Amino acid sequence: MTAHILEVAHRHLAEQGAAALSLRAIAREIGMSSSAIYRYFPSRDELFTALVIEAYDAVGEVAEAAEAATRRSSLPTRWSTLARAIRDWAKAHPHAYALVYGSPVPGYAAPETTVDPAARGPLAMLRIVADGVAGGQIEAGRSPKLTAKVKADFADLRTGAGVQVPDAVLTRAFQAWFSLFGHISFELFGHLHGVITEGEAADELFDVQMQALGRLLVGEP
Amino acid sequence: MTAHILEVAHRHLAEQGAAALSLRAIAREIGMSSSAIYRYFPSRDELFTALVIEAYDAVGEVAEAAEAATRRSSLPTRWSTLARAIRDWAKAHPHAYALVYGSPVPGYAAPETTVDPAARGPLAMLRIVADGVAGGQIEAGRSPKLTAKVKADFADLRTGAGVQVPDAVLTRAFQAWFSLFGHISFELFGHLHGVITEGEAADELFDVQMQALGRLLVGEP
DNA sequence: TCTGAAACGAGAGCGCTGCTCTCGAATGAG
DNA sequence: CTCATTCGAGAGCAGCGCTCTCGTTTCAGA
Repeated sequence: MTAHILEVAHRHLAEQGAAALSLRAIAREIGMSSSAIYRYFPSRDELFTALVIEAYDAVGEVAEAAEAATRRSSLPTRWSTLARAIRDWAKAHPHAYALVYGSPVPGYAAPETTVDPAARGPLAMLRIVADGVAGGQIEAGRSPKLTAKVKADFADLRTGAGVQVPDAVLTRAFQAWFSLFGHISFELFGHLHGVITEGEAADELFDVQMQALGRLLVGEP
Repeated sequence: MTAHILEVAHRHLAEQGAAALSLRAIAREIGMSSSAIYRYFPSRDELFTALVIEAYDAVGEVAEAAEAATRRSSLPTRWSTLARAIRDWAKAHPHAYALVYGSPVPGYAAPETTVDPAARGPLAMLRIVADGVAGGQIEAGRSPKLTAKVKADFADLRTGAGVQVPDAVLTRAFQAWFSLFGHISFELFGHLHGVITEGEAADELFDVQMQALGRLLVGEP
């Protein structure tokens, strides 16, 4: 039953977006009274949480698959493949993407159970970068002047993720990650409307940008 | 009266976010019946549009001020100042930022009247880049392999914005712009929670990233 | 100064929402 | 076979966007 509800909710999310998600509408479609659905989800927010985890897991799976499938490739290729995979997922599931990477629902605080699924994507990316460092494909390059606080956060991140990546490379990894999601968000949320033609032009611009970020990651000019 | 409604709506947006915006609540606070408010805004979406334009104008103004105040500075400094100004505005008005740069409200299509205010920020940024090109601070560097479609979009953008910027530089400008808003969105939407400590560490990481993007813009390694 | 149209506000009401409470029916372990 | 637990339905509350009607206010032109 819970699975059935989730399935209908998933479809409603895909079709109309998170804001239009209604427990009553889901109950109606299932053929159940609106009050009965509260046996399975104590509140609308609980349903949200389930869908948020589902979305994080979906994008995490896509990222992990891209990471695993490119183990023998060069780092820029691995990065571009990962980025392209995430973008493809986002374009295929825009409302799910907006649910997790768009504006947070006011009054809704994502519980602790979402952090592990949320970390899968970034971790896959960090593994690619760490492999590049270990394999000598990445040169540290100029190291930014970081203060103790940022260095401490970076150190925690390194131990938490279990990767060996120098500060300079980690900084560039953040850069690439931010740029990737900034790009996808701008595309999906319509900020490129009237500027970059959707379709081939948008695809090509994305690829060019990801290639540039790949060069940035390895430390090439 | 319209101004009064807008003022209350603005405060409600700032306090509770766009999703919680209620015409009835606004009417209640003003001391007016819920139906009377429809004399001034024919629908909730119209109110949204007004607030969207207000937000775009606010960030545009901040960007233009940063651009105008740094006319005699180096390009990396101008870029960092602009970026910092936009981030400061976003942190001061998170719900307004989320309204325009977060997930679009499903079923709501921003009308044509929003495109001019929306363009103010990007245009200020492009003017800075164009000044850098004209002043010789920016070297074109390696030119990416762009296809005809992207080149055409870039050409339209150049004429529309009235700036002379080569394709290679325009590509890097997109990169910087995406990274800037990706960074701000990740910060504001909580995706850096548990990774980068809020406050000084987050501020420093942002500055370091913007400096790197400044070097990217001018074409330095 | 009077008149009539336009502008304005209030109230009732429709259908929708999340959520709670109560009560009856099904279920299944002892 | 019994009885506690689980499940579902219905009514109801307060909120929402929005519409319709009707009385009041305002004010320009005759």
